[in-house]
Amino acid sequence: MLSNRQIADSFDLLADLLRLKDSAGYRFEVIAYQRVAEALRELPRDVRAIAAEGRLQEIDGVGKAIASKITELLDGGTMRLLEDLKAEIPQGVVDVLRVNGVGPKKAMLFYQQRGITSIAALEAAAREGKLRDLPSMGAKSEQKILEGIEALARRTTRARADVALSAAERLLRPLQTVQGVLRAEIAGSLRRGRATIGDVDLLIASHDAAPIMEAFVNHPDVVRVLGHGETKSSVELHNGLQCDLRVVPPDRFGTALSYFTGSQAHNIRLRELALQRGLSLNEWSFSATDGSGAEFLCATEEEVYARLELPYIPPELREDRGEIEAAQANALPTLLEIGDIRADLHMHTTWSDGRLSVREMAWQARERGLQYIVITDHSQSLGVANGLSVERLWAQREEIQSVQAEFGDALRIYQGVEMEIRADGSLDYEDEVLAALDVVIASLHTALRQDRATITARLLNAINNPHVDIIGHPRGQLIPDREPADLDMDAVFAAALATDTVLEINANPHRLDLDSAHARQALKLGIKLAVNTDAHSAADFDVLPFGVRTARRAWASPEQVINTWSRERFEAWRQDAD
DNA sequence: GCCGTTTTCGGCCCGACTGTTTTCAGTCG
Repeated sequence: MLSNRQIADSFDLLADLLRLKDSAGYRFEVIAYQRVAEALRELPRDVRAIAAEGRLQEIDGVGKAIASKITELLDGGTMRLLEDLKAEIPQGVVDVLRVNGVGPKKAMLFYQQRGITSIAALEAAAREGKLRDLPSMGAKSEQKILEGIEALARRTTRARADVALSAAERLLRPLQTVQGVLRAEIAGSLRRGRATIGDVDLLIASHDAAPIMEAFVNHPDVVRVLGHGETKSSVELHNGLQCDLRVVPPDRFGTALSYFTGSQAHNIRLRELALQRGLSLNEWSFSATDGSGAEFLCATEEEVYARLELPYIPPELREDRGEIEAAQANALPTLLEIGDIRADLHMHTTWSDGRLSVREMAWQARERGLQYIVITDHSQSLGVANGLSVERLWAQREEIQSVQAEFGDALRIYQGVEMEIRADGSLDYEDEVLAALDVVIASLHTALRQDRATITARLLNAINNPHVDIIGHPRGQLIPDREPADLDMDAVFAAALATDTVLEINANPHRLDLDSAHARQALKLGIKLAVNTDAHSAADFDVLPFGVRTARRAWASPEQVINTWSRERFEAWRQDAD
């Protein structure tokens, strides 16, 4: 059975093959296929289920033709058009497109003139100087191709958000001290709060770009300069990350930041709105399309949106997933903010695999302004993490009570547990033990590769237990190494809604689970979320912003996230749940 | 291919940088 991702891959391949066949002739089809591939990857529901309901065309960018291609794929595992194109153009030619600087024109040129059908063959040809005599090629282009192939080995998949963030901060720090720098911001998908980052985008306001560009391309983290222009430079870092910098005058910073933050789909929508108003929008300004030469500069993003008669749209929403329409209707959500978070409901101590004692964790929480916390060490069957036997659980309770006495009203400390959902689907403590705890988080840590029916039933069993309050990191993904478990999320959501079970957004950048797309779907259905750090150390408390950004991408308002609630409200909810 | 406060046909965002070119095509974001 094909997954959403596999179907998305098929459409991307289809787009690439059409690009190779005739890059100009099929350009709109290519865009349509790429759009739908992206939509499918972000889809919070199984495309199989949507197809079964006959609602494929409700997916953004899916019309009659693409719906029938999806059906073809689901029914037969293949698609006629794709098979025909694969017979026409060798797969290896598509691989060649992955080399930076090689597009469809060059890939086909190399294929037709030199018979190149793999990256290895391309490398050999470039080394032997067999490409330089081709039209519009030269020795320099050959060299660039070799560098591009070399970079391919360094380039991994997309970077985790925390990795990209620290790279961005390291790059920005010395640039901020260059004479004439007025503002320096991180833009791109990092600013939009995505869980993984393709490349790091930086934007600086200054009247004098040259010295900033110079400092940028000479930064010690840079291993290769990909481009070095007057207003834009691109570099590759030692860890394979690509980073782009643009420098603009301060009075144009708003249009530039908007453009550079994206997403591309959001930008296109903004530009279309501008055209409807007789304006052309680019990173420099709005300009009148009536030939009058009138130009409007924006120093801030608020001015950009205002000219389009829209309220400010927060970066996390800028994906063309309904935010433009919501803005037009003045119906943007009031998004969760970091300051709304009053509690952390998931953390570990030295009782299991945490680094700090209950007392030390409590201090850390208080220092960060939290009003209440739940200590949730691992349960007995998770031996590798020193999970708690029932006996130790009660011993821990005494310690929590004594620490609670020290803190008084300054911080309320609840005793919870992160309970294993065992491989056979059973829970790790008897019901009477669970009933005695303040909060029960149930999580999957083992046997994550079970088939869909088995692992879904396992999770449903936990959700349906009346003592289980929260499901921790529901899908079990690890970024970038481990795919989510094969869960029937429709069924998980239905059960969570029916039992008032909260789903976690685990804020650790290795997890960010639920992801924003599923979290949004959960919220739409009326399910509540908790944004937790799962802290195992003092430093782990600092992952909270990643979780908050993920929640914002899910359009979460503070009301929908239970750890924004007052202690009284939280306690009332907890007692209802028992 | 999709899609609709201009529309069911005829549009579909916009610019920077590079290399190989004497004015631009290809690639990228």
